[in-house]
Amino acid sequence: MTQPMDAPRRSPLNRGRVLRAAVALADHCGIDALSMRRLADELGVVPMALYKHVANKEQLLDGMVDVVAGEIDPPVTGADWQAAVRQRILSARRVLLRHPWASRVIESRASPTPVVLDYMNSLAGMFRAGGLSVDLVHHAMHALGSRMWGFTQELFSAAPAPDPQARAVMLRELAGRYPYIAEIAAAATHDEGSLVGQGCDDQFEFEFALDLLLDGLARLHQHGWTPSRPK
Amino acid sequence: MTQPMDAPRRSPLNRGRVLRAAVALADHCGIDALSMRRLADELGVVPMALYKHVANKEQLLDGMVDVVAGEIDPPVTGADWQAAVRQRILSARRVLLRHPWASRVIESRASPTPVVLDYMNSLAGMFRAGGLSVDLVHHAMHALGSRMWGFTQELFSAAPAPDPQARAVMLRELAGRYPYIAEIAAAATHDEGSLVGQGCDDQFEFEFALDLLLDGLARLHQHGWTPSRPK
DNA sequence: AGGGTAAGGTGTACGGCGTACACGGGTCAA
DNA sequence: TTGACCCGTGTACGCCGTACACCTTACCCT
Repeated sequence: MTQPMDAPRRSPLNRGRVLRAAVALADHCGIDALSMRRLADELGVVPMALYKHVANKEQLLDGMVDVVAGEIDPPVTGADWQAAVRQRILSARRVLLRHPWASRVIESRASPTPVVLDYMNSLAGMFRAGGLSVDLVHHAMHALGSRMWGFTQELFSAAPAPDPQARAVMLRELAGRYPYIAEIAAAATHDEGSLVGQGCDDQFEFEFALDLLLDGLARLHQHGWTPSRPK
Repeated sequence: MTQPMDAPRRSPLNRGRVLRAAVALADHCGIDALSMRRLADELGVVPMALYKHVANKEQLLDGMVDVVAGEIDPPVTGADWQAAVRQRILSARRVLLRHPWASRVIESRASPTPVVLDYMNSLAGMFRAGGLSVDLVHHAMHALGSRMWGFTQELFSAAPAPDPQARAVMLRELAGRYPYIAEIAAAATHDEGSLVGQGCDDQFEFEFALDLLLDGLARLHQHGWTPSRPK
C-alpha cells in the first residue's frame, strides 16, 4: 500500500551524483548560487541528505575541483617538453573556460586533493622528462602558479562593454587621470572590441604570458641554470 | 540628566575610521572574522550604523583595498625601468605581507577603485618611461597579473609543518604516488624547513618568477618586439 | 521466520550572516 | 521656534551551513 511501483523509487544518491550536480549547478547559475540547500533542491532531496555523501561544503568544493581536474587531457607524448607542457596547460585552460567558477574555487582550496596532486605531479614530470633539474622544476611550478590551471587572475574582468559612444567618453575621462591605462585601452579598442577586459584577446594574453615563462625557463635550462648560479 | 559629560561623547564615525578598523580587524583576526556585526562591535556601535558610511560590504572591501594600496611606496626615480618596476612590486609585496588577507580580497573585487587604477597606471607609466611600446606594456601588465600586487597564488599554502619524523613518513608515501612532487619536496626540505610551502623560500620564489617575466620582457623589448612579429 | 544492523533520507532547530526599513535624538540654520 | 539634516538605533527578514534525533528500508545472520 506504500505505492511501491508508481514512483520508480529514485536511485539513491551517491557522492558522484552529488558532485556532478554541483558542477552543473555552478556552471548554469554561478558559484554564488551554489548552496547546500539549493543543491539539495536540485536533487529533489532535503539539505541534510547531502551530508551523508560529503562531509561539509568545503569537501563538496574539493570534489568539484576533482571533477574538473579530471577533464584535463592527459599529456601528449613525443613532443619536446616545452610544447608538451604548453599543450597540457592549454587543455586545462579549455576546461576552465567551460567552468568559469572553477578558478576561484581552485584558489580557495586549503590543501590539494589527490586528483589535484596527480595533475601537478604529472606536470612536474613533464619538465623532468625534458631534462630540467629538480630545482628548476620546483621554481617553474611556482612561477606558473595558477597559470598551470589555465587561468590568470583577470583582475577586474567585469567590463559591461557599453556602446562605442559611451566608450569614447569613458576613454576621454580615463585619459585625464590614468593616461597610461587609457592609451592601452585605446590601442586595444582600435583593434577589437571595447574597454580592457574585452577589448583585448584573453586567449592571446594568456599564451603570451605562458610563452614568456616557458621560453624563460627554456633559456635558463639551456644555459645550465643551477640554484647557486642565477640567470 | 542625560549625562552629557561623563562619557566624552565618542567622536562620530566616518568612512576613514571604519576602513582602518576593518583593516586592523582583518589583520588581527583574519578576513573570515570580518563581518559587519563584528566590525560594528569593534567600533562600539550597532551594525547598521556602518551603513551610513559604506554602502555595503563589497564597498567596505573596496575601501580596505584602497587603504593597503595606499601603503605601497611611490616609484623610485633614476633607475632603469626594470629595476624600478622590480622595486615597486617588491614594495607592494612587503605591504601585502603585512596584510595577508589582502591578496584574496584584491582578487575578489569586481571592478577597480580609483586608488587601484592609480597604482596600475603608474606601473604602466614606468614601463612606458623605459621605452616599451604600448602593446608590450599591455601584455606586460597581463603577464604580471596579480604578481604586480606582490603576491602569487600560493596554491595550497597551509602546510602544518610537522616534526621531522612525521615529515619523512609523509615524504615516503608521497613518493609512491607523486614521485615528482616528492623529489621537489625532498630537495626543498634538505635545504631548509618542512614540506612544500614552508620548505621553500617564498620570497625567493616570488623574485625568481618576477625576474623571469621582467627579463623576458626586457629581451622582447631589446629585440624590437611588435604585435605582428612575436618572439 | 525473526531480529539486528547499517545506510540513507527527513524534520527541526540554532547561531550566524547581510541588510531593508522605520525611528529617534542631536545640531544647526532660517 | 521650527524644520531639516546627520547619524546612530532597534527590529525584522530571509538566507546560510550544519548538529542532532528520528524514521524507513534493505539486508544478513541465526
